[in-house]
Amino acid sequence: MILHTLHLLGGYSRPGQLQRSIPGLSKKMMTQTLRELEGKGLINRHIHQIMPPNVEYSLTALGKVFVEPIEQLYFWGIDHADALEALATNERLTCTAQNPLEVAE
Amino acid sequence: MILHTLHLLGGYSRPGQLQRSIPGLSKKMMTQTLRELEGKGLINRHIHQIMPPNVEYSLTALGKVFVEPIEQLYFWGIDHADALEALATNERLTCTAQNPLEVAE
DNA sequence: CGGGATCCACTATGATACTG
DNA sequence: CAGTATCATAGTGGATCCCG
Repeated sequence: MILHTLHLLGGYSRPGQLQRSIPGLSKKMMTQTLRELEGKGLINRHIHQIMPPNVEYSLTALGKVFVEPIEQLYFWGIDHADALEALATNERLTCTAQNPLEVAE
Repeated sequence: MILHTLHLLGGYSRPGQLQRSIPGLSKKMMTQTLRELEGKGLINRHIHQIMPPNVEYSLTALGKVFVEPIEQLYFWGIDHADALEALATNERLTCTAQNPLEVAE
């Protein structure tokens, strides 16, 4: 979801905007995931200023490769919203957070 | 992975074969997942005999819809094996079980 | 063989408070 | 604002034993 959102926002974003774009995402999980993605080489972390903190995350070349199939999945979800609703019965497979098929802001 | 394997096996399979086809999968997780998929209407459960137990799971029409994007993901993984290996550093995002890109048997 | 039940160690994650 | 640290707790999944 973070990769997808980052991609939707043009390939880069600040943490605040990122978190506001994914409603159910807690600060802890976001930071943790950003660290993982950074560790994997999927995103870059740019520090512009220290005070006030001004950080920007951006997709790396490798990150853009991984965004491709994710975008296809999101597109598929849009095209098959009916199939997704057909699973509403059992909650265990569905995502509790709102899927950011469309990202605010 | 179960949907993918079920699809690779022709759309139906018995539990034993299914579990043997996905090495890291425990009996508990397999049964649990099969129950969820059945509850969602993605697979059917057919009991042929009680003694000895002879059960067969098969993809439903809805299940076949969900197999599509999964297959695309697997194909993507095959085409981009190099990108996947590039993440080997950090383990937290990688799957512990062996990915059944190719299913035995 | 298929699968249910139980126990238990481990993990994940939200909440909260704190730092610079 | 960006990020860390700590805690409490719910969830996860393997191991094991059992049944028909």
